Amino acid sequence: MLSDVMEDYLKGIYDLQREGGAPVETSLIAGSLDVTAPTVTSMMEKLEERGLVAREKYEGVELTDEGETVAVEIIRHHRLLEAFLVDHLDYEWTEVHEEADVLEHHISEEFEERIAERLGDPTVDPHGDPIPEATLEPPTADETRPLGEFAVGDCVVVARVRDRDEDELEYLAEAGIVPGRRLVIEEKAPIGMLTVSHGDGQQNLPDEVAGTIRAQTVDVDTEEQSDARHVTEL
Amino acid sequence: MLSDVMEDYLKGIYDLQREGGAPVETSLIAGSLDVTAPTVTSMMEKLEERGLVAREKYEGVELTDEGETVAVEIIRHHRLLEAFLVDHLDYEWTEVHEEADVLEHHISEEFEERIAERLGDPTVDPHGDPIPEATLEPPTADETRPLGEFAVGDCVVVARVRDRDEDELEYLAEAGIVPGRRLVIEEKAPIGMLTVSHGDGQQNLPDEVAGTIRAQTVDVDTEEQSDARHVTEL
DNA sequence: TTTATGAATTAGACTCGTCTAAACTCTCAC
DNA sequence: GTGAGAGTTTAGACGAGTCTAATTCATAAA
Repeated sequence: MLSDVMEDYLKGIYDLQREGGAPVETSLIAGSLDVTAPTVTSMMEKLEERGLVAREKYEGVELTDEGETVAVEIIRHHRLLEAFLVDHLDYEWTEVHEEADVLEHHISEEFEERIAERLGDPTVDPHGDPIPEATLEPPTADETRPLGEFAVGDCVVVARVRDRDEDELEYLAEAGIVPGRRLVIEEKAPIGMLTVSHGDGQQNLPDEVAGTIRAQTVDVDTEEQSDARHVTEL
Repeated sequence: MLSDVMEDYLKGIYDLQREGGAPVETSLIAGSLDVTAPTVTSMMEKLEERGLVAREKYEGVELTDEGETVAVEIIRHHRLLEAFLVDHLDYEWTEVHEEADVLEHHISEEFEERIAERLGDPTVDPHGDPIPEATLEPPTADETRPLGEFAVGDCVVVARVRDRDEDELEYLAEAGIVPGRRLVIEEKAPIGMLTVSHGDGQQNLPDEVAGTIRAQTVDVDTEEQSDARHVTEL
Protein backbone atom coordinates (compact mmCIF):
# COMPACT_ATOMS: atom_id res chain seq x y z
CA MET A 1 0.00 0.00 0.00
CA LEU A 2 1.00 3.58 -0.66
CA SER A 3 0.89 6.33 1.92
CA ASP A 4 -1.14 9.40 1.12
CA VAL A 5 2.09 11.37 1.12
CA MET A 6 3.46 9.18 -1.65
CA GLU A 7 0.25 9.61 -3.57
CA ASP A 8 0.67 13.36 -3.31
CA TYR A 9 4.17 13.19 -4.73
CA LEU A 10 2.99 11.06 -7.61
CA LYS A 11 0.16 13.43 -8.38
CA GLY A 12 2.52 16.39 -8.17
CA ILE A 13 5.04 14.79 -10.52
CA TYR A 14 2.27 13.93 -12.93
CA ASP A 15 1.13 17.54 -13.13
CA LEU A 16 4.65 18.89 -13.53
CA GLN A 17 5.37 16.34 -16.21
CA ARG A 18 2.26 17.40 -18.12
CA GLU A 19 3.28 21.01 -17.97
CA GLY A 20 7.00 20.93 -18.47
CA GLY A 21 7.74 17.44 -19.73
CA ALA A 22 10.09 14.85 -18.24
CA PRO A 23 12.40 14.63 -16.46
CA VAL A 24 11.01 16.59 -13.54
CA GLU A 25 13.68 18.20 -11.35
CA THR A 26 13.94 17.91 -7.60
CA SER A 27 13.46 21.61 -7.01
CA LEU A 28 10.24 21.72 -9.02
CA ILE A 29 8.74 18.96 -6.94
CA ALA A 30 9.95 20.60 -3.75
CA GLY A 31 8.28 23.84 -4.77
CA SER A 32 5.04 22.25 -5.78
CA LEU A 33 4.68 20.19 -2.59
CA ASP A 34 6.18 22.80 -0.30
CA VAL A 35 8.96 20.64 1.15
CA THR A 36 12.75 20.94 0.99
CA ALA A 37 14.90 19.46 -1.75
CA PRO A 38 16.53 16.76 0.42
CA THR A 39 13.09 15.57 1.40
CA VAL A 40 12.25 15.15 -2.24
CA THR A 41 15.47 13.29 -2.97
CA SER A 42 14.81 10.76 -0.24
CA MET A 43 11.22 10.28 -1.31
CA MET A 44 12.28 9.79 -4.92
CA GLU A 45 14.59 7.00 -3.78
CA LYS A 46 11.66 5.28 -2.16
CA LEU A 47 9.41 5.73 -5.15
CA GLU A 48 12.15 4.42 -7.40
CA GLU A 49 12.53 1.32 -5.25
CA ARG A 50 8.85 0.67 -5.63
CA GLY A 51 9.03 1.08 -9.37
CA LEU A 52 6.82 4.14 -9.49
CA VAL A 53 9.36 6.54 -10.94
CA ALA A 54 12.48 6.23 -13.08
CA ARG A 55 15.30 8.34 -11.71
CA GLU A 56 18.47 9.75 -13.14
CA LYS A 57 20.64 11.21 -10.42
CA TYR A 58 21.06 14.96 -10.66
CA GLU A 59 18.64 15.04 -13.57
CA GLY A 60 15.20 14.33 -12.23
CA VAL A 61 12.50 11.69 -12.36
CA GLU A 62 9.82 10.47 -14.69
CA LEU A 63 6.76 8.44 -13.75
CA THR A 64 6.74 4.81 -14.78
CA ASP A 65 3.52 3.45 -16.25
CA GLU A 66 2.64 2.13 -12.84
CA GLY A 67 3.34 5.47 -11.21
CA GLU A 68 1.28 7.23 -13.81
CA THR A 69 -1.64 4.90 -13.20
CA VAL A 70 -1.57 5.71 -9.51
CA ALA A 71 -1.46 9.43 -10.25
CA VAL A 72 -4.34 9.16 -12.68
CA GLU A 73 -6.39 7.27 -10.15
CA ILE A 74 -5.87 9.93 -7.51
CA ILE A 75 -6.78 12.61 -10.00
CA ARG A 76 -9.91 10.68 -10.90
CA HIS A 77 -10.81 10.56 -7.22
CA HIS A 78 -10.17 14.26 -6.84
CA ARG A 79 -12.26 15.35 -9.78
CA LEU A 80 -15.12 12.98 -9.12
CA LEU A 81 -15.23 14.23 -5.55
CA GLU A 82 -15.32 17.83 -6.73
CA ALA A 83 -18.18 17.07 -9.06
CA PHE A 84 -20.01 15.19 -6.33
CA LEU A 85 -19.60 17.97 -3.78
CA VAL A 86 -21.01 20.50 -6.21
CA ASP A 87 -23.83 18.40 -7.59
CA HIS A 88 -24.99 16.59 -4.48
CA LEU A 89 -23.88 18.65 -1.52
CA ASP A 90 -24.41 22.19 -2.80
CA TYR A 91 -20.83 23.26 -2.57
CA GLU A 92 -19.75 26.15 -4.77
CA TRP A 93 -17.27 25.11 -7.42
CA THR A 94 -14.79 27.55 -5.96
CA GLU A 95 -14.63 25.84 -2.57
CA VAL A 96 -14.33 22.15 -3.35
CA HIS A 97 -10.62 21.86 -3.91
CA GLU A 98 -9.47 21.61 -0.30
CA GLU A 99 -12.02 19.00 0.65
CA ALA A 100 -11.30 16.88 -2.42
CA ASP A 101 -7.57 17.17 -1.85
CA VAL A 102 -7.90 15.39 1.48
CA LEU A 103 -10.62 12.89 0.64
CA GLU A 104 -9.03 11.74 -2.61
CA HIS A 105 -6.61 9.63 -0.55
CA HIS A 106 -9.19 8.02 1.66
CA ILE A 107 -12.13 6.89 -0.40
CA SER A 108 -12.46 3.25 -1.41
CA GLU A 109 -12.90 1.92 -4.93
CA GLU A 110 -16.45 1.18 -3.94
CA PHE A 111 -17.03 4.80 -3.03
CA GLU A 112 -15.42 5.99 -6.24
CA GLU A 113 -17.65 3.75 -8.32
CA ARG A 114 -20.78 4.78 -6.51
CA ILE A 115 -20.29 8.50 -6.84
CA ALA A 116 -19.31 8.09 -10.49
CA GLU A 117 -22.50 6.18 -11.10
CA ARG A 118 -24.55 8.67 -9.15
CA LEU A 119 -23.11 11.48 -11.23
CA GLY A 120 -23.70 9.61 -14.49
CA ASP A 121 -20.01 9.07 -15.26
CA PRO A 122 -19.13 12.70 -15.90
CA THR A 123 -16.17 13.54 -18.12
CA VAL A 124 -15.43 16.96 -16.73
CA ASP A 125 -15.19 18.35 -13.21
CA PRO A 126 -16.58 21.68 -11.99
CA HIS A 127 -13.38 23.50 -12.96
CA GLY A 128 -13.56 22.12 -16.45
CA ASP A 129 -10.77 19.63 -15.93
CA PRO A 130 -11.28 16.26 -17.62
CA ILE A 131 -12.04 13.32 -15.33
CA PRO A 132 -9.94 10.26 -16.22
CA GLU A 133 -11.89 7.14 -17.12
CA ALA A 134 -12.32 4.23 -14.73
CA THR A 135 -9.83 2.26 -16.85
CA LEU A 136 -7.18 4.79 -15.79
CA GLU A 137 -5.86 5.21 -19.31
CA PRO A 138 -3.73 8.33 -19.18
CA PRO A 139 -5.81 11.00 -20.90
CA THR A 140 -4.68 11.91 -24.39
CA ALA A 141 -3.23 15.23 -25.43
CA ASP A 142 -5.20 18.25 -24.62
CA GLU A 143 -6.61 20.74 -27.11
CA THR A 144 -6.67 23.65 -24.74
CA ARG A 145 -3.97 26.27 -24.27
CA PRO A 146 -3.28 28.77 -21.53
CA LEU A 147 -5.12 32.03 -22.07
CA GLY A 148 -1.87 33.91 -22.39
CA GLU A 149 -0.91 32.02 -25.53
CA PHE A 150 -3.74 33.33 -27.66
CA ALA A 151 -3.40 36.44 -29.80
CA VAL A 152 -5.24 39.71 -29.49
CA GLY A 153 -8.55 39.44 -31.27
CA ASP A 154 -8.95 35.69 -30.74
CA CYS A 155 -12.36 34.50 -29.65
CA VAL A 156 -12.09 31.61 -27.19
CA VAL A 157 -14.08 29.47 -24.76
CA VAL A 158 -12.78 28.98 -21.25
CA ALA A 159 -12.14 25.28 -20.71
CA ARG A 160 -10.63 25.16 -17.26
CA VAL A 161 -9.91 27.41 -14.35
CA ARG A 162 -7.26 25.57 -12.37
CA ASP A 163 -8.31 24.83 -8.87
CA ARG A 164 -6.14 26.45 -6.29
CA ASP A 165 -6.78 29.39 -4.05
CA GLU A 166 -10.41 29.71 -3.10
CA ASP A 167 -10.48 33.52 -2.94
CA GLU A 168 -8.89 33.77 -6.34
CA LEU A 169 -11.47 31.44 -7.83
CA GLU A 170 -14.30 33.34 -6.23
CA TYR A 171 -13.01 36.58 -7.67
CA LEU A 172 -12.76 35.04 -11.12
CA ALA A 173 -16.23 33.54 -10.86
CA GLU A 174 -17.57 36.93 -9.85
CA ALA A 175 -15.84 38.44 -12.86
CA GLY A 176 -17.48 35.89 -15.13
CA ILE A 177 -14.34 33.86 -15.84
CA VAL A 178 -15.80 30.37 -15.52
CA PRO A 179 -15.59 27.18 -17.58
CA GLY A 180 -17.78 27.41 -20.64
CA ARG A 181 -17.64 31.18 -20.85
CA ARG A 182 -16.81 32.75 -24.21
CA LEU A 183 -14.14 35.45 -24.18
CA VAL A 184 -12.39 37.76 -26.62
CA ILE A 185 -8.71 38.56 -26.09
CA GLU A 186 -8.69 42.34 -26.14
CA GLU A 187 -5.19 43.41 -25.28
CA LYS A 188 -1.84 42.15 -24.06
CA ALA A 189 -0.21 44.88 -22.01
CA PRO A 190 3.57 44.97 -21.73
CA ILE A 191 3.35 45.09 -17.95
CA GLY A 192 2.39 41.43 -17.80
CA MET A 193 -1.33 41.77 -18.02
CA LEU A 194 -4.02 40.53 -20.35
CA THR A 195 -7.42 42.05 -21.02
CA VAL A 196 -10.38 39.92 -22.02
CA SER A 197 -13.99 40.80 -22.63
CA HIS A 198 -17.29 38.99 -22.57
CA GLY A 199 -20.92 39.96 -22.73
CA ASP A 200 -20.88 41.68 -19.36
CA GLY A 201 -17.72 43.74 -19.71
CA GLN A 202 -13.95 43.61 -19.58
CA GLN A 203 -11.54 42.04 -17.19
CA ASN A 204 -7.82 42.46 -16.64
CA LEU A 205 -5.81 39.42 -15.70
CA PRO A 206 -2.18 39.32 -14.53
CA ASP A 207 -0.13 36.93 -16.67
CA GLU A 208 0.30 34.59 -13.75
CA VAL A 209 -3.41 34.10 -13.51
CA ALA A 210 -3.88 33.96 -17.26
CA GLY A 211 -1.43 31.07 -17.26
CA THR A 212 -3.69 28.97 -15.05
CA ILE A 213 -6.75 29.43 -17.23
CA ARG A 214 -6.99 27.21 -20.27
CA ALA A 215 -9.17 27.83 -23.28
CA GLN A 216 -9.69 26.83 -26.88
CA THR A 217 -10.72 28.73 -29.95
CA VAL A 218 -14.43 28.95 -30.42
CA ASP A 219 -16.15 25.90 -31.77
CA VAL A 220 -19.85 25.47 -31.20
CA ASP A 221 -19.76 21.67 -30.78
CA THR A 222 -17.12 21.80 -28.10
CA GLU A 223 -18.86 24.58 -26.32
CA GLU A 224 -21.99 22.57 -25.92
CA GLN A 225 -20.10 19.51 -24.82
CA SER A 226 -18.56 21.37 -21.93
CA ASP A 227 -20.22 21.37 -18.59
CA ALA A 228 -22.37 24.48 -18.52
CA ARG A 229 -23.39 24.10 -14.89
CA HIS A 230 -21.69 27.26 -13.68
CA VAL A 231 -22.64 29.43 -16.55
CA THR A 232 -26.27 28.89 -15.77
CA GLU A 233 -25.63 29.91 -12.21
CA LEU A 234 -24.53 33.39 -13.15
CA MET B 1 -4.42 19.55 15.52
CA LEU B 2 -4.92 15.92 16.41
CA SER B 3 -3.67 13.02 14.32
CA ASP B 4 -6.21 10.49 13.17
CA VAL B 5 -4.45 7.91 15.33
CA MET B 6 -5.10 10.04 18.40
CA GLU B 7 -8.70 10.43 17.38
CA ASP B 8 -8.99 6.66 17.21
CA TYR B 9 -7.63 6.28 20.72
CA LEU B 10 -10.07 8.85 22.02
CA LYS B 11 -12.97 7.16 20.33
CA GLY B 12 -11.85 3.79 21.66
CA ILE B 13 -11.54 5.08 25.21
CA TYR B 14 -14.95 6.67 24.95
CA ASP B 15 -16.58 3.39 23.99
CA LEU B 16 -14.77 1.42 26.69
CA GLN B 17 -15.73 4.02 29.26
CA ARG B 18 -19.37 3.77 28.24
CA GLU B 19 -19.31 0.02 28.58
CA GLY B 20 -17.17 -0.56 31.63
CA GLY B 21 -16.89 2.82 33.30
CA ALA B 22 -13.76 4.76 34.18
CA PRO B 23 -10.89 4.38 34.64
CA VAL B 24 -10.11 2.46 31.48
CA GLU B 25 -7.08 0.18 31.77
CA THR B 26 -4.16 0.06 29.38
CA SER B 27 -4.78 -3.51 28.35
CA LEU B 28 -8.38 -2.82 27.39
CA ILE B 29 -7.33 -0.03 25.10
CA ALA B 30 -4.56 -2.17 23.65
CA GLY B 31 -7.06 -4.91 22.91
CA SER B 32 -9.61 -2.63 21.36
CA LEU B 33 -7.15 -0.85 19.07
CA ASP B 34 -5.02 -3.90 18.39
CA VAL B 35 -1.71 -2.47 19.58
CA THR B 36 0.63 -3.48 22.41
CA ALA B 37 0.37 -2.20 25.96
CA PRO B 38 3.55 -0.07 25.83
CA THR B 39 2.22 1.67 22.75
CA VAL B 40 -0.88 2.57 24.70
CA THR B 41 1.11 3.85 27.66
CA SER B 42 3.14 6.18 25.51
CA MET B 43 0.07 7.44 23.69
CA MET B 44 -1.71 8.04 26.98
CA GLU B 45 1.20 10.23 28.07
CA LYS B 46 0.77 12.33 24.98
CA LEU B 47 -2.99 12.61 25.37
CA GLU B 48 -2.52 13.56 29.00
CA GLU B 49 -0.09 16.31 28.05
CA ARG B 50 -2.68 17.69 25.71
CA GLY B 51 -5.34 17.61 28.37
CA LEU B 52 -7.51 15.05 26.62
CA VAL B 53 -7.34 12.34 29.28
CA ALA B 54 -6.74 12.24 33.02
CA ARG B 55 -4.30 9.52 33.93
CA GLU B 56 -3.49 7.66 37.12
CA LYS B 57 -0.38 5.54 36.71
CA TYR B 58 -1.04 1.81 36.89
CA GLU B 59 -4.76 2.51 37.13
CA GLY B 60 -5.93 3.73 33.77
CA VAL B 61 -7.29 6.84 32.11
CA GLU B 62 -10.52 8.78 31.88
CA LEU B 63 -11.47 11.25 29.18
CA THR B 64 -11.50 14.90 30.16
CA ASP B 65 -14.43 16.98 28.96
CA GLU B 66 -12.29 18.12 26.08
CA GLY B 67 -11.32 14.57 25.19
CA GLU B 68 -14.90 13.49 25.36
CA THR B 69 -15.95 16.27 23.01
CA VAL B 70 -13.41 15.13 20.45
CA ALA B 71 -14.60 11.54 20.75
CA VAL B 72 -18.22 12.58 20.37
CA GLU B 73 -17.37 14.60 17.32
CA ILE B 74 -15.65 11.66 15.65
CA ILE B 75 -18.57 9.44 16.50
CA ARG B 76 -20.92 12.01 15.02
CA HIS B 77 -18.87 11.97 11.84
CA HIS B 78 -18.88 8.20 11.73
CA ARG B 79 -22.59 7.79 12.17
CA LEU B 80 -23.58 10.60 9.85
CA LEU B 81 -21.33 9.08 7.22
CA GLU B 82 -22.92 5.68 7.66
CA ALA B 83 -26.34 7.16 7.29
CA PHE B 84 -25.25 9.12 4.24
CA LEU B 85 -23.70 6.11 2.54
CA VAL B 86 -26.86 4.11 3.01
CA ASP B 87 -29.34 6.82 2.11
CA HIS B 88 -27.53 8.54 -0.72
CA LEU B 89 -25.06 6.07 -2.16
CA ASP B 90 -27.01 2.82 -1.95
CA TYR B 91 -24.64 1.07 0.40
CA GLU B 92 -26.05 -1.77 2.46
CA TRP B 93 -26.11 -1.01 6.15
CA THR B 94 -23.85 -3.99 6.73
CA GLU B 95 -21.00 -2.61 4.63
CA VAL B 96 -20.66 1.01 5.68
CA HIS B 97 -18.52 0.62 8.77
CA GLU B 98 -15.12 0.33 7.11
CA GLU B 99 -15.64 3.29 4.85
CA ALA B 100 -16.95 5.48 7.66
CA ASP B 101 -14.10 4.44 9.92
CA VAL B 102 -11.60 5.96 7.54
CA LEU B 103 -13.54 8.99 6.37
CA GLU B 104 -14.58 10.08 9.85
CA HIS B 105 -11.08 11.51 10.35
CA HIS B 106 -10.90 13.38 7.10
CA ILE B 107 -14.14 15.23 6.48
CA SER B 108 -14.37 18.94 7.24
CA GLU B 109 -16.93 20.61 9.47
CA GLU B 110 -18.46 21.94 6.30
CA PHE B 111 -18.91 18.43 4.95
CA GLU B 112 -20.35 17.24 8.22
CA GLU B 113 -22.91 20.02 8.23
CA ARG B 114 -23.90 19.48 4.66
CA ILE B 115 -24.52 15.77 4.93
CA ALA B 116 -26.42 16.29 8.19
CA GLU B 117 -28.61 18.82 6.46
CA ARG B 118 -29.05 16.61 3.42
CA LEU B 119 -30.15 13.77 5.68
CA GLY B 120 -32.53 15.97 7.66
CA ASP B 121 -30.50 15.86 10.88
CA PRO B 122 -31.07 12.20 11.67
CA THR B 123 -30.86 11.01 15.26
CA VAL B 124 -30.01 7.40 14.56
CA ASP B 125 -27.57 5.70 12.19
CA PRO B 126 -28.27 2.60 10.10
CA HIS B 127 -27.16 0.29 12.92
CA GLY B 128 -29.54 1.97 15.31
CA ASP B 129 -26.82 3.84 17.16
CA PRO B 130 -27.73 7.37 18.22
CA ILE B 131 -26.04 10.20 16.32
CA PRO B 132 -24.70 12.87 18.69
CA GLU B 133 -26.05 16.37 18.17
CA ALA B 134 -24.05 19.09 16.43
CA THR B 135 -23.54 20.73 19.82
CA LEU B 136 -21.49 17.67 20.81
CA GLU B 137 -23.21 17.34 24.16
CA PRO B 138 -22.32 13.85 25.36
CA PRO B 139 -25.47 11.80 24.84
CA THR B 140 -27.39 11.02 27.99
CA ALA B 141 -27.80 7.61 29.50
CA ASP B 142 -29.02 4.91 27.29
CA GLU B 143 -32.18 2.92 27.79
CA THR B 144 -31.06 -0.12 25.89
CA ARG B 145 -29.38 -3.22 27.30
CA PRO B 146 -27.41 -6.01 25.69
CA LEU B 147 -29.65 -8.84 24.53
CA GLY B 148 -28.00 -11.22 26.94
CA GLU B 149 -29.24 -9.28 29.93
CA PHE B 150 -32.90 -9.88 29.29
CA ALA B 151 -34.79 -12.81 30.78
CA VAL B 152 -36.38 -15.69 28.98
CA GLY B 153 -39.85 -14.68 27.88
CA ASP B 154 -39.04 -10.98 27.52
CA CYS B 155 -40.33 -9.28 24.42
CA VAL B 156 -37.89 -6.71 23.11
CA VAL B 157 -37.13 -4.46 20.17
CA VAL B 158 -33.66 -4.51 18.69
CA ALA B 159 -32.18 -1.04 19.06
CA ARG B 160 -28.67 -1.46 17.75
CA VAL B 161 -26.53 -4.03 16.06
CA ARG B 162 -23.00 -2.89 16.74
CA ASP B 163 -21.05 -2.28 13.64
CA ARG B 164 -18.06 -4.49 13.25
CA ASP B 165 -17.40 -7.41 10.97
CA GLU B 166 -19.23 -7.11 7.68
CA ASP B 167 -19.87 -10.84 7.22
CA GLU B 168 -21.26 -11.11 10.70
CA LEU B 169 -23.64 -8.23 10.08
CA GLU B 170 -24.77 -9.70 6.80
CA TYR B 171 -25.52 -12.98 8.46
CA LEU B 172 -27.52 -11.26 11.16
CA ALA B 173 -29.42 -9.16 8.64
CA GLU B 174 -30.21 -12.31 6.72
CA ALA B 175 -31.47 -13.87 9.93
CA GLY B 176 -33.72 -10.90 10.55
CA ILE B 177 -31.75 -9.43 13.43
CA VAL B 178 -31.86 -5.76 12.43
CA PRO B 179 -32.59 -2.52 14.27
CA GLY B 180 -36.32 -2.09 14.79
CA ARG B 181 -37.07 -5.79 14.76
CA ARG B 182 -39.19 -7.22 17.57
CA LEU B 183 -37.85 -10.35 19.26
CA VAL B 184 -38.80 -12.72 22.03
CA ILE B 185 -36.10 -14.21 24.23
CA GLU B 186 -36.81 -17.92 24.01
CA GLU B 187 -34.02 -19.66 25.82
CA LYS B 188 -30.67 -19.11 27.44
CA ALA B 189 -28.60 -22.25 26.98
CA PRO B 190 -25.85 -23.04 29.51
CA ILE B 191 -23.33 -23.44 26.71
CA GLY B 192 -23.20 -19.68 26.19
CA MET B 193 -25.94 -19.31 23.66
CA LEU B 194 -29.19 -17.44 23.43
CA THR B 195 -32.24 -18.27 21.37
CA VAL B 196 -34.57 -15.57 20.11
CA SER B 197 -37.61 -15.74 17.88
CA HIS B 198 -39.47 -13.38 15.64
CA GLY B 199 -42.23 -13.64 13.07
CA ASP B 200 -40.10 -15.62 10.63
CA GLY B 201 -38.59 -18.16 12.98
CA GLN B 202 -35.92 -18.74 15.58
CA GLN B 203 -32.30 -17.81 15.75
CA ASN B 204 -29.46 -18.97 18.01
CA LEU B 205 -26.88 -16.41 19.02
CA PRO B 206 -23.58 -17.06 20.82
CA ASP B 207 -23.29 -14.93 23.94
CA GLU B 208 -20.48 -12.95 22.39
CA VAL B 209 -22.73 -11.82 19.61
CA ALA B 210 -25.71 -11.29 21.89
CA GLY B 211 -23.53 -8.91 23.87
CA THR B 212 -23.10 -6.63 20.88
CA ILE B 213 -26.79 -6.35 20.17
CA ARG B 214 -28.73 -3.90 22.28
CA ALA B 215 -32.47 -3.85 22.76
CA GLN B 216 -35.19 -2.49 24.98
CA THR B 217 -38.42 -3.94 26.24
CA VAL B 218 -41.31 -3.46 23.90
CA ASP B 219 -42.91 -0.07 23.86
CA VAL B 220 -44.95 0.93 20.86
CA ASP B 221 -43.93 4.61 20.91
CA THR B 222 -40.26 3.82 20.94
CA GLU B 223 -40.65 1.27 18.26
CA GLU B 224 -42.12 3.76 15.86
CA GLN B 225 -39.49 6.31 16.68
CA SER B 226 -36.74 3.96 15.65
CA ASP B 227 -35.42 3.99 12.16
CA ALA B 228 -37.31 1.33 10.26
CA ARG B 229 -35.32 1.64 7.08
CA HIS B 230 -33.90 -1.87 7.17
CA VAL B 231 -36.97 -3.64 8.22
CA THR B 232 -38.72 -2.50 5.12
CA GLU B 233 -35.87 -3.89 3.06
CA LEU B 234 -36.48 -7.42 4.19
C1' DT C 1 40.96 24.94 -19.16
C1' DT C 2 39.67 26.48 -15.03
C1' DT C 3 36.57 28.24 -11.86
C1' DA C 4 32.26 30.03 -9.90
C1' DT C 5 27.51 29.28 -9.17
C1' DG C 6 23.37 26.98 -8.59
C1' DA C 7 21.17 22.71 -7.94
C1' DA C 8 21.18 17.92 -6.02
C1' DT C 9 22.68 14.77 -2.81
C1' DT C 10 24.59 12.98 1.58
C1' DA C 11 24.86 13.16 6.60
C1' DG C 12 22.76 13.49 10.65
C1' DA C 13 18.95 14.73 13.52
C1' DC C 14 14.00 14.97 15.09
C1' DT C 15 8.94 13.54 15.84
C1' DC C 16 5.34 10.16 15.53
C1' DG C 17 3.57 5.74 16.19
C1' DT C 18 4.89 1.40 16.72
C1' DC C 19 7.46 -2.75 18.55
C1' DT C 20 10.17 -6.22 22.00
C1' DA C 21 12.49 -7.08 26.18
C1' DA C 22 13.24 -5.88 30.76
C1' DA C 23 11.91 -3.74 35.06
C1' DC C 24 8.48 -2.36 38.06
C1' DT C 25 3.92 -2.18 40.87
C1' DC C 26 -0.21 -3.87 42.73
C1' DT C 27 -3.00 -7.20 44.72
C1' DC C 28 -4.44 -11.37 46.52
C1' DA C 29 -3.65 -15.88 48.52
C1' DC C 30 -1.38 -18.16 51.87
C1' DG D 1 3.26 -10.00 55.90
C1' DT D 2 5.20 -11.93 52.08
C1' DG D 3 5.64 -13.65 47.59
C1' DA D 4 3.71 -14.97 42.95
C1' DG D 5 1.55 -13.54 39.04
C1' DA D 6 -0.83 -10.35 36.23
C1' DG D 7 -0.69 -6.09 34.38
C1' DT D 8 1.91 -1.58 33.59
C1' DT D 9 5.65 1.12 32.63
C1' DT D 10 10.52 2.02 31.16
C1' DA D 11 14.25 1.39 27.89
C1' DG D 12 15.73 1.09 23.54
C1' DA D 13 14.91 0.35 18.65
C1' DC D 14 12.89 1.13 14.01
C1' DG D 15 10.59 3.13 9.68
C1' DA D 16 8.28 7.06 7.72
C1' DG D 17 8.58 11.72 6.61
C1' DT D 18 10.56 15.79 7.54
C1' DC D 19 14.37 19.26 8.51
C1' DT D 20 19.30 21.87 8.43
C1' DA D 21 24.08 21.87 7.33
C1' DA D 22 27.67 20.18 4.62
C1' DT D 23 29.18 18.18 0.44
C1' DT D 24 29.20 16.95 -4.37
C1' DC D 25 27.97 17.60 -9.15
C1' DA D 26 26.98 19.99 -13.60
C1' DT D 27 27.48 23.75 -16.27
C1' DA D 28 28.22 28.26 -17.93
C1' DA D 29 31.56 32.06 -17.94
C1' DA D 30 36.10 33.71 -18.22
